[in-house]
Amino acid sequence: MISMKTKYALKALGFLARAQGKDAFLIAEMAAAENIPKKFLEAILLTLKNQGILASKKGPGGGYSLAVAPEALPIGRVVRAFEGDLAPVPCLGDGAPVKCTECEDMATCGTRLVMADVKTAVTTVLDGVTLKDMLDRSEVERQKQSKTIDYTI
Amino acid sequence: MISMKTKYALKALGFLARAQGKDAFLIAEMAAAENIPKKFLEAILLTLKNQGILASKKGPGGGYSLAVAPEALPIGRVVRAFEGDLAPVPCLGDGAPVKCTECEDMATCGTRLVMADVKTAVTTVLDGVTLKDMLDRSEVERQKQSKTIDYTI
DNA sequence: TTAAAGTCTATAATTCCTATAGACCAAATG
DNA sequence: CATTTGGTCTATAGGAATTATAGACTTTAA
Repeated sequence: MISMKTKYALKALGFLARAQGKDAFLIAEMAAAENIPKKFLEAILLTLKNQGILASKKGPGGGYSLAVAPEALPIGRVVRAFEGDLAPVPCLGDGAPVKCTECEDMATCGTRLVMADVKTAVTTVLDGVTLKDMLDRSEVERQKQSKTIDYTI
Repeated sequence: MISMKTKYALKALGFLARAQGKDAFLIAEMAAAENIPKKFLEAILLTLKNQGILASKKGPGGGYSLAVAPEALPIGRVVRAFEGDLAPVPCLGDGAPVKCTECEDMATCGTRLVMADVKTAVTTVLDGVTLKDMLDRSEVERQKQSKTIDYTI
């Protein structure tokens, strides 16, 4: 299960990507628009900024904006900002592999071998979809939905 | 990240699959052999039994045994026993879909669309590998390792 | 210089995970 | 049929992570 932080982050990024008019948006605006607890969103946006995904400007007229174009931002990058490397087991982490406490031999561990495939599968999906792709797919579903409604009225 | 329960479960199942001689093994035996806290393992084995993966016999000479052949037991079934359906978001659960609290429209939610692909990717891997497959792969790695050692000595 | 707006630290409330204790129940065997 | 072996169930404790809030601090534009 992904965390609230990740889900809120994706909502907030979607908001920014869709509203490409203004150059910066207030935390309060985004919180209100997407129904996210303001103080919680604050921390989330800060993380996204530290990851280089968002840019911010302080002071009057300031706010947050995308630092990366929606078509250049893989969803995997956003998810990793909050869920860490997408390792199902510690020994499959991206940096120096951390042996599980209960594991005798990392190299031959069956669980590890299988979970390595899981990790590959997950990252392949998440790194293959950009923020723009996600919004487009959402839009397609919305079209389908309204079309269905047109027919049924 | 998968839980200790899942990892311990896979270790215990591997132990039973490898030791196909006796008909039943004691919790205490398995706990000792695989270095798992006995009381904790107790709860794990009970879950596996309730899932129909293990069978048990009480009383003297009793113990646990596999209720499913290793080649007929997908790892996904074991993981699901402890991690639940492998839904990255509640709205992708196997039963009646539970709408996320923060979600406005499930049908068009971009996060949900992407996570559906993730779920498919994960389940495809986990349901495509049996306990036997896992042990075989582990054995292959062990062979590789000993071969390497032979050369270096 | 003052008000706007992001940044940082601390902390509360809740939930989940890991693990242990102990009472209880079922079955085999003499 | 009683005793002993061994699985079953309930409760619970400790700790870590998650979700969220409060408030002080810093930067910057006008």
